[in-house]
Amino acid sequence: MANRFDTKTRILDAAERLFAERGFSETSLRLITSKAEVNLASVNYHFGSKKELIRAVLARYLDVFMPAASQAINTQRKLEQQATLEQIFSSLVGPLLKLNQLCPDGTRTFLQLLGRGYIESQGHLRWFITSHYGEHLQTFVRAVTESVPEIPAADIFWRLHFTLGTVVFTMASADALMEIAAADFAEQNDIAAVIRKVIPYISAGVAVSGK
Amino acid sequence: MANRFDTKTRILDAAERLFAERGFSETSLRLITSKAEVNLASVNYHFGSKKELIRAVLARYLDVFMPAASQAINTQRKLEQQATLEQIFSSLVGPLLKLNQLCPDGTRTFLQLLGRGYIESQGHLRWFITSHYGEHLQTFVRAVTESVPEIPAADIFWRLHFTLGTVVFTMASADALMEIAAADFAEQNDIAAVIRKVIPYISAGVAVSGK
DNA sequence: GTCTATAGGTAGATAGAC
DNA sequence: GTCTATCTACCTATAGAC
Repeated sequence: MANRFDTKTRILDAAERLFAERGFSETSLRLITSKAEVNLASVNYHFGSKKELIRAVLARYLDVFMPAASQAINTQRKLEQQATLEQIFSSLVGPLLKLNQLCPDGTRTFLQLLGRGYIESQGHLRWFITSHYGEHLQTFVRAVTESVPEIPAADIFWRLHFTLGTVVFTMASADALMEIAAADFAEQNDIAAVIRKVIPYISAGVAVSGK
Repeated sequence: MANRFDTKTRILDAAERLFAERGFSETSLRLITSKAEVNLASVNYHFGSKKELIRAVLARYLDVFMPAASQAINTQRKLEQQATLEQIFSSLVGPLLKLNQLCPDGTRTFLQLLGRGYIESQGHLRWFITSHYGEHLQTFVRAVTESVPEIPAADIFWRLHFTLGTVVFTMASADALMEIAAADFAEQNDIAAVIRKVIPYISAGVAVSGK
């Protein structure tokens, strides 16, 4: 088990799990390296700093998800003359769930990391994401705009940010929420179930008429 | 009314601003006491520990907001036989905006603190909030449940947490969002305007039929 | 109540042997 | 590339003078 993967990968695997569970600032390099069973100094040798390790963890997912997501949206576009909002949001579910092949629990890990990334770290990660994956993000915004042409661009801007907040906060607290739902409502949910619950919510919110 | 130059109040004022901006774990007692221009040791003298300071910061807002919110909901209830979701959410706007009298930017600060409290600190603050203000929360949940009786309780649970995420994230990024809206769409918004935009969004999401 | 001084711990990062 | 050992910085918390 010890040398099953190279050190760099072992660090990434341990770090993403701990970052997703506990957040970035609550996860020390000592904790990461002890879980990964590698030496403390190897993080700085392979990644330079903790900040760059965080970016590397996110990039490993974004590099897979972002192209897959914009491709799924473009495929959707060719099938339907006018895709509904639910169809657009739903077309992201495939690329999201495919992340489970990258890593066990990959979907949940990725979304939690994304949430932490937007909330923690004074916007550094926000900038990293929009600057490195801006083209894919635009594909998405354009598809949404076309699907609800009656909504003014300014309202779409606001509502997509409301949506980002919904998803990001939900994913950051997903573990706690699933636990409460299990205790209070005897519901056994996984991350796919939570995604299925949130899609009607955000679709209705973005499409609602009137101020 | 507490003395503005009282050490305890100075600590609370500095702490809430920094906690809201940077998060709890990213804010050291040294930073708080230097901004408050008080001695480092005074935090432990007045509050015992950092953890209790965090609770005190939140409590100062919750003690004002929670009773005002549940009273507003009960007043609403007497006026309307069956309040709509938009009416229920709108009845919270008054109590929320009144927090600006407590402190400049009180509304935004409170909502940011609430978001941090739910995401950081491994559920300690979540427990604190639900155990100390559970009765007021129940008033709210009950009003929502009655206004959409066709929605199962478990779905209401999920959708109210989606809503919490929407509001909290939006408030956390409110400055950046209002700036972008001004530049890109020539819109001049304040916090009250953002709240008016978010109410239709969350109302539609909570009320949407179907899974 | 407020201060100085410091204890006692943990963080990220690095030098240098191997 | 990997290790040990260590540096520097910062953290929360407290003891004790005033």
